[in-house]
Amino acid sequence: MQRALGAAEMRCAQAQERLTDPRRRVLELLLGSDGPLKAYDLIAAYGEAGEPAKPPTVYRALEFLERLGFAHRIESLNAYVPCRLDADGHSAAFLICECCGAAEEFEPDFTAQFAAAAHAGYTVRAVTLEARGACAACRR
Amino acid sequence: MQRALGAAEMRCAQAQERLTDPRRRVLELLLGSDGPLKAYDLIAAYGEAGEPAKPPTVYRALEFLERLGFAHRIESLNAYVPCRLDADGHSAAFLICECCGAAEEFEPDFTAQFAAAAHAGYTVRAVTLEARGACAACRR
DNA sequence: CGCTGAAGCGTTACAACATAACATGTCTGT
DNA sequence: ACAGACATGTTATGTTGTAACGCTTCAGCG
Repeated sequence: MQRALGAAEMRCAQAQERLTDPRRRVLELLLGSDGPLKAYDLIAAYGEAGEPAKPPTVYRALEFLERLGFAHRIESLNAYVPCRLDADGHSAAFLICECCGAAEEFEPDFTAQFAAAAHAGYTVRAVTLEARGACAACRR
Repeated sequence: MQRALGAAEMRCAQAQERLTDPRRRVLELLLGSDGPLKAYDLIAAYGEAGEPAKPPTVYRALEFLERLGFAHRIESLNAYVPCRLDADGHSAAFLICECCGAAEEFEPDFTAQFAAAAHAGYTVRAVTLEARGACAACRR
């Protein structure tokens, strides 16, 4: 996790962006969780001594983290996870377990989708994919 | 649109489900729109004479329509569209224009994703994909 | 150094989205 | 006609997300 924070710091410097306190704090909370976190979970957990953050504080940090690719929003859960992949693109794909709530990021292959998009005349900027099902542990 | 409503009626009968008034009305509104509709758009437009519906009326109808595959929710827009495809699966894929708000459904090819899921031990029940970009008209 | 403009933050208030819970109605089979 | 299941109406409330404003901080520059 220190490593992940350090890497984020680096990438910010490269991008001429700043990993300010609230941004760093929210990323820290995401990295420290073992599952997707809701915005209001982050708001509640924000203060070191238990005081919650104000919503815009967290939403602004999340917007930044998504923009830089440090976090992803999982639309079908209204929740957020830290990016676990190295690749620097703007696409995200998740396997979501409907039983235990785990969400695992994986490297998608959107070749077929890009072809379909091109055929329809669309230019794609970003793709998100959310597959719902059961993880190995829950399937047993 | 009459045809689509008729087809829905048929498929309900086959599935031993009922296309009741609120369900039919919401489907009608979705079919009559030229773009994704928000839940509260539906609520506002529900009454023939302008009176809005109560939220649960519309949300329950939407839940039914999604369950039968007559409509899809577009997570990244918090909006709903009627299903425009014949296929009867539970997967949905959209090309969403960030400029004009159009959302076009297409037939996805999830072979690669299913392979990735299997590799991770996941059993996939349903997949949704939302590609954001610019449509042909807006790209010009 | 001190100014300036841009980006970021804190705060208040509110808007948008969604559901719980319970009472009432309406179909279906017997 | 009755029971049970499913659907709806209604009230209230919970959850998620943003607008708008003023203040602070930081980097660039004369």
